[in-house]
Formats: sequence, structure tokens, C-alpha cells
Amino acid sequence: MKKNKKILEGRASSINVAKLAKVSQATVSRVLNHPDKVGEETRNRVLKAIEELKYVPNQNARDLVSGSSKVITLISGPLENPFFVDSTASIVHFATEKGYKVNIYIVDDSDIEETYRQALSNRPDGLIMSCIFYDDPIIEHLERLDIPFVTFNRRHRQKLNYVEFDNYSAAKQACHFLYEKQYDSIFWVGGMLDVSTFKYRFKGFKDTYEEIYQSTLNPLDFMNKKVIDYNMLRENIWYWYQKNPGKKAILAATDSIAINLLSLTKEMGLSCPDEVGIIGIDNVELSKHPYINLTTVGGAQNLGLIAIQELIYTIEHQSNTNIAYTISTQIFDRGTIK
Amino acid sequence: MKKNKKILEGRASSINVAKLAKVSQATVSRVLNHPDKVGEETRNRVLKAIEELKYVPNQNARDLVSGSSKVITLISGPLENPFFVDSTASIVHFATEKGYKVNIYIVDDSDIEETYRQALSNRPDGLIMSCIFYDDPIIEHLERLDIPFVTFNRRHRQKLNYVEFDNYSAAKQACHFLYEKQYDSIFWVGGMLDVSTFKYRFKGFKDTYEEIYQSTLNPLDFMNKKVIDYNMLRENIWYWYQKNPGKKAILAATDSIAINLLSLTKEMGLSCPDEVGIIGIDNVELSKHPYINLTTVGGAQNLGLIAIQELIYTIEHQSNTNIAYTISTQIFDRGTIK
DNA sequence: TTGTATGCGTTATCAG
DNA sequence: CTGATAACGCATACAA
Repeated sequence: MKKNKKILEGRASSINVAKLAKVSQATVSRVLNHPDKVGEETRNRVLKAIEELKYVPNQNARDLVSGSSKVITLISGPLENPFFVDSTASIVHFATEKGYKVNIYIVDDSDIEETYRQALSNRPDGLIMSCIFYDDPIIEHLERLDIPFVTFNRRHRQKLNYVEFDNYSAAKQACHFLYEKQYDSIFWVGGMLDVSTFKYRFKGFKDTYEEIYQSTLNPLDFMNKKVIDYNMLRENIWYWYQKNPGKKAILAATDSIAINLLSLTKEMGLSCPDEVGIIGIDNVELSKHPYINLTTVGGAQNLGLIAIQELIYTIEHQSNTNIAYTISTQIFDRGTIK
Repeated sequence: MKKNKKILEGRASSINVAKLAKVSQATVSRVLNHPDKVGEETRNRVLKAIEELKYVPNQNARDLVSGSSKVITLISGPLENPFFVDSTASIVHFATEKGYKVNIYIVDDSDIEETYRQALSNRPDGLIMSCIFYDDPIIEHLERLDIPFVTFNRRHRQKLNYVEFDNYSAAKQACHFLYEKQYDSIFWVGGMLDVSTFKYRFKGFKDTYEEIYQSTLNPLDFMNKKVIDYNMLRENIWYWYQKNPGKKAILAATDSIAINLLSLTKEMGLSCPDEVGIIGIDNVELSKHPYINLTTVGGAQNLGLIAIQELIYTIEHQSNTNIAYTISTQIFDRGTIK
């Protein structure tokens, strides 16, 4: 008895509504989609039945008919990285605003195959991701599947649908900035070079360094690791710090790394910026907090936001033009470089 | 020509596969779901066709048949609040691990009606949320809809399916801690009392304060606002700071507020903890950063994680028992109280 | 082992 | 203005 009632109340379908309102199921559908094409009286009867049964249309069935799911799949990097906090927030806000649901996956550069498989089986209307490698086979797959996608922060070698900072010149700006501030020695901390972001930021740094400092970059003065081993990093930094006289700064490939470096150096007993300067790239929100107050280089716009805007535009206009944004950057001169 | 090929490649259905493999559609379905019930030779033929057409089953259609969607809807508070960063990360990780997709909505205590409507129309297998009011009509609705749900951080008056801190005693602990540290004057910054978290934390503070300090709480010594107006807050804090002699501290209802207060007081020229102590509640990850180093009271476990674990258990075991966790807390004595 | 037929909850087309 | 009816893509009971 009670169960029966529940079924009718909670999981009511348009057929149940139709019966109650003594109309055909088609009419119920019309009331929802083309109310003006239904007689006033009939409409009210249906509306009342809908209310009474707490009827909620099954979006799955709708999607099946329409062929579109109104789902956008977001494959984000880990939220321990404040960059992805910022981008996730922007993406979810904008997409929701536009009537899309956001399916979120959080990945770690590892175990990503399975994520793609699962994500794609949901037939999202679009895919937005950041975790792509410079030579990633997935791109080919996506093109074949003919599903709109965009990458932000990182891009593929093929320059297909991406929104990125001008990574090369961002690092260049950082390096110039340190030079102008008369730093004598720079230590670089980055990530694996199979990722466009790290690849070009490192290149930008290396080229610029060798140009302005007139010497080739010492292999002991940088670290590019997939997963940063903070014990090893501590040792390397310590060695570099002891060896080099003068004014010293660490250039981190991302704000996330820089913020971790703030911890590390403090723990090592090095005060920032007095004994060692630290500068990042990205200009994440967290860097603006006065207790972090990280000097960094970044853009005025949120890459994730640009990417989702473009993706949705592509979806809704069935546009075929390549999404290609390279956002220029500037220095945000705050407290960790003096 | 090209288009035709694309259609077959990208959006192939089981019927297309069936044709190519010269079997019935049902057999294709069987190959996917019960491979052992299909002849070896037939199976291989189907598998080859699947491969060739890059066939991906349409999850929507599957859901429609099965009635279950493997989707969990997460309605989270804003990611500007680090508490929700932590919980979102835990929830997404765990749910994905268990084979669920996570549909994420980010809300702001306002405009939440529409979110519920949209979220529910997707027929998620479960709902996990934090944004509920103490007297929220949605609870009744959810119960009628018979959809598994759990709230974390906040709970409903009815004590239905929640995971929360012991908010009353958390605030009590904070207040006692300040008393032991010989603070003479305490300013409270919280949120609207129509939310269980703020309601009980404030109550815990007020009761404890009046008990140990032997005086009723001065109306000028606290602020409970829905949206914190930092200009007004600055004035109120300034007034309180000037008026009261002795050792002074601000007790924030959440770490998020406390971390903002770190900014505010710094901007006001008050050094923390020397001129004013600050203590929060929640013990978010960010509070552990040595540059923030916030003294706070919180639990060892992540509320979101407990909640998602319980929710999935409920879904998979069709359990009917009420989820009710009240997690006890402790002081994390760091740098913002001396 | 395999095929046929049916239904899941919608929307849309076509008659009436 | 309204009611049948055919898809949408898949899973499954039932036949063969």
C-alpha cells in the first residue's frame, strides 16, 4: 500500500500523469514543451496532475530522443593544485548557467586511460580537460569520435582546440624580472617535459637565462620531475643555495609548486624573500592572499573560463573552427621577490 | 562521403555493429554484457565490428533500461571556501573509484531551488549535499522521491542522513582554549543561524562564553551575517578592538572565515597573533600551510568522505537505516593564537 | 547459441 | 487542439 503510493509519487512517468489527467501521454509532453499548443483547460488539468504526482521528467529519456545529453565532462587535475580549483569553479559556474550538467573527473596524469573510457561512454556533448600530454594518442581518438573538446592549460603538439598561456614568454618574463631585480642565481623547479606547459615554460626559462646570464644552465640548477620528491628537492636546493653567492631566487613552473616551495624553504630555515626569492607562474587566486602574497606571472583571464565558453559555443553552433588561444601574461609583483 | 563515414565511426549504435557483424542487435548486447553466453566465433566477429566502428555503448540508453544511472549528484558550496575544496576532492575520488559519475553543482545558498530541480531531473542514484538549511522543505521532497541522499557539514532539523562535526562542542573547545590562553576578550564572526552549522557553533560559543567569562555576550562582540560585509566587519572589529583592553582574539565559525580574517586584520594593520589572535573551526587542508598556519578546531576525518562512503553503501545495499554521524573534534594548536 | 519482440520514458510526426 | 504511433539505443524474456 505504502509502497504503491511511493512509486506513484516519486517515480511517476508521463503516462501516470496522463492517466490522472485523463489525457494521452503525448499531451503531457506537449504541456511541458509547447504549452501554447494545448487548450487552457486541458493544460491546467495536466499541470495539476503533475503537481499532485510530483512528476519530474526523466532527463535520460529526453536525451535519448534528442540525441544530446546536455552533459559536459570535465577532466581536471587534482584540487590540491589551486590552479584547478580556480578553473573548476569557473567551468562549473559557466556551464551550469548555460544549462549543462558537469560530470567531473579528477586525475593525476596516471591511470587516465580508464577515465577517458568511462567519460566517453556517457556521450557528453563536450569534453574539457587539462591533463593532456604533448603527444597524446587520445586526440586522434577524440577527432574520430567527432565529439567537441577543448584542452586548457596544456595543449597537444597538433595545436588542436586549446587555451593556454604564452608559456614560453611567461617564463621569459619571470627570468627577465629576476635579472632586473639583480638576482645572481636562479634555481628552476618544474615538471615533466612531455607536457606542453612545462616544456615551453622550461624552454622559455632556459633560453632566456642563457641569453641574459651569458652562461649555459647548470644541470644542478634545475629539476623537472613528474612527481616532486621533496626530500630530493630539499637537498638539491640546499646544495645550490650553499654553492652560489649573491642574491638567489627559485623560479617555479607553476604557482602550485611555488606555494609548496614556500613551505619547503620555510621548513629549511630560509626566509623568503630575504634569503631566497620565490616566483611562480599562473597567478592563482590563492597567490593573492596577503599571507601567501606570491610574486608570479600570469594572465588577467581564467583559462578554464575561456575554454568552457568556447566549448559551449562550439557545441551550440556546431562550429568547426579550431579553438586556439594563447593568452599573454604579465608580472604580478608581490611579496616573495624583493 | 566523409560525413557518412564519420557517422558510422563515431556515433555507431549496436544496430550498426550488428549489421556489420551479421548478427542481431541482441547478440551485440550479449557480447557486451554476457560474453560467455555467446559462441566464440560470433563473439569475435562482433568484437571486430565494435573495434572497427569505434562503437561505444550509449550510457543513456542503458540507464533508461536499467533504471539506474550510476550518477551521484554533488551539490557543493563554493570552492572559494577551502572546506569545499577538500570535500569535493574526497567525494569525487571515492565515487569515481566506485564506478560512479559525479555531477557537480556549486551553489551559494541562493538560487538553490533551480539547482534542485535540475539535479533531480537527471535521476541520480544518489544525492550528496552540504547546502541545506536547518528547516529546508527539500528534505520532505527528497523523502517522497525516495532517492538516497546525505548531507554533510550541515544537517536538517529532522536529523536525517547527515554527517557533521559536533559543532556545539567544537565551538566550546575553541572558547575554552582561548580562556586557557588567557584571552580577555573574544569577537565572534559567523554566518546565518538558519544553518545548523552556524546555529550550533554560535550556541556553543555563546553558552560557553557566558559560563566561563561570567557575563552575557555583548551584542557588539559578534556578527552573524549571511554574506559577510567586510567593510562593516572591519568597523565592528575595530570598535571592539579599541574598546577592549587586554588580550584579544577573534573566533571564526569556519576556517574559511578565519583565513579571510587573516587578510582583513593584516590590512587593518593588526598583527596576528601578537595584537589579535585568530582561531577557526574545520581544520581545512589550507590551514596547515606554514604561511597560513591557522589555529583551529576540527576532526581527523573528512566529512565529505564519510558522507560519500555512507551514501554509496546505502545505494548499493538499498539500506534504509538513517545515516547519522557526529564527529568529535579537537584543537589544532598552530600559529595564530599565542 | 542465436534471433525476435518488447519495453524503458520521452519527443515529434501525422492524422483526425 | 488532441490522440495514436514511430523512433531513440539498449537489455532481456521468450522462442527457436
